Amino acid sequence: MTTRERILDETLTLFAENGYDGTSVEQIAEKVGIKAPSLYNHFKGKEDILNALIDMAEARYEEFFGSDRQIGKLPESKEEFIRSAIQRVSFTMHDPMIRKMRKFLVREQFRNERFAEITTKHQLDGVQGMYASIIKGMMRKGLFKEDDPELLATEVTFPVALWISKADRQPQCAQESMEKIERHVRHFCDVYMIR
Amino acid sequence: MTTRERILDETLTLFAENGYDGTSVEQIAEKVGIKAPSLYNHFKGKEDILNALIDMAEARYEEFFGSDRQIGKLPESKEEFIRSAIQRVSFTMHDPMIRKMRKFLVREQFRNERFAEITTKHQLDGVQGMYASIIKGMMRKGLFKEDDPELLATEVTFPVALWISKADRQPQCAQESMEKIERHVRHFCDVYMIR
DNA sequence: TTGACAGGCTAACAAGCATTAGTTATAATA
DNA sequence: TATTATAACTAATGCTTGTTAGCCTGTCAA
Repeated sequence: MTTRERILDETLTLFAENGYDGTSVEQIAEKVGIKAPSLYNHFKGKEDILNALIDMAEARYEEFFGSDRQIGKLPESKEEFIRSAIQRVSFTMHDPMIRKMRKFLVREQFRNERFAEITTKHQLDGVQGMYASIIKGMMRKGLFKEDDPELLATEVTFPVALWISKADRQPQCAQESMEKIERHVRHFCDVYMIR
Repeated sequence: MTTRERILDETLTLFAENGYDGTSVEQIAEKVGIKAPSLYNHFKGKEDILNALIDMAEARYEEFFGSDRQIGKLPESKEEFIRSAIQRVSFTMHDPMIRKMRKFLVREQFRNERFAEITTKHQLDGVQGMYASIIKGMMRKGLFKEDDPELLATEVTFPVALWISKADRQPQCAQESMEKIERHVRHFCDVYMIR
């Protein structure tokens, strides 16, 4: 791991925890194990680090949800759909890197239009588009009732996103959120899947 | 409007726009039309203003969603339910005071446990509890199919909350969000209401 | 061996910050 | 009328911040 990468990593942690304005370059340097002025060998300034991070966030989005989405194979039953969904949620909710990214984006979403856009992609569009594909595929196989896949995708993913954001700010609710999410997904399947 | 109230008002605007750490006492004073040290005749310090604001947010929550909720009279048909819901959403989305409060809370939600709690109440629990009551009442009247009112309330309110948060950070999407919300609410009624 | 350069360091600075002390003027109260 | 309280002001302080200048050391190519 290069110094530049370590700077980005530690900065993400700090920005997620205290925000951009609540973090000093000195704090960043200390976490990396160097002195503040040495940062300027790798970045033009504090804002340059911020921009590198938002570039990272955008790249990460493209990687996960870009052109041909990483759907894997389509679930072939209700139980399989539920299992894969829950597993995805659990991963997203607990993975440290993704968590930091989420908190970072939520904190800085109002900074400018680019931040706003990428936050929306991460929080709404990404998973929504992914589940629209999945549901459309499963409709073709006769597993879902005929309906608008885009709409159904929002119905299932948006409440999940909101529970995750709650768990982000109140970690003691994480388990409770997971249970609510599971109930929600089951209910969704009961209503919209066949049989 | 007393000076104290004007300070709180202008500070909320600034905190919503630039966050606590991104706002200086001098900026606040200038907006109010006084010099920075004069603020200290009304508050002990910057953090004291912040705490007064979060007190306001809590009071506002109690007022709107406290003990006996302000439901008004129950809708007596599908169209009435939709109309009242849309009207409520439109108001919440565009009212300047409520908007500022929302942005302020979203920005500062990670500051400490109290902020986190109040943010959850504003964003999730408030409307969810309100709609749970409404739906329960309408179930009793035979307007909704038998189901768990709490669960249905989340199904209808959570996606709305997420679209509103999108409109907050990307105001150019406000109208599009409203349309999505209306479609969502109609779909919800089609699925869960009788007839 | 020499030269260049990458990447760390110390010292320093100018600007911005929240806050305090002390002063003054206005308005209410005795 | 005299007194007191309120709420504005100016001046100043001490701290933190992001950033720059200049120096030193190790590594590698010429």
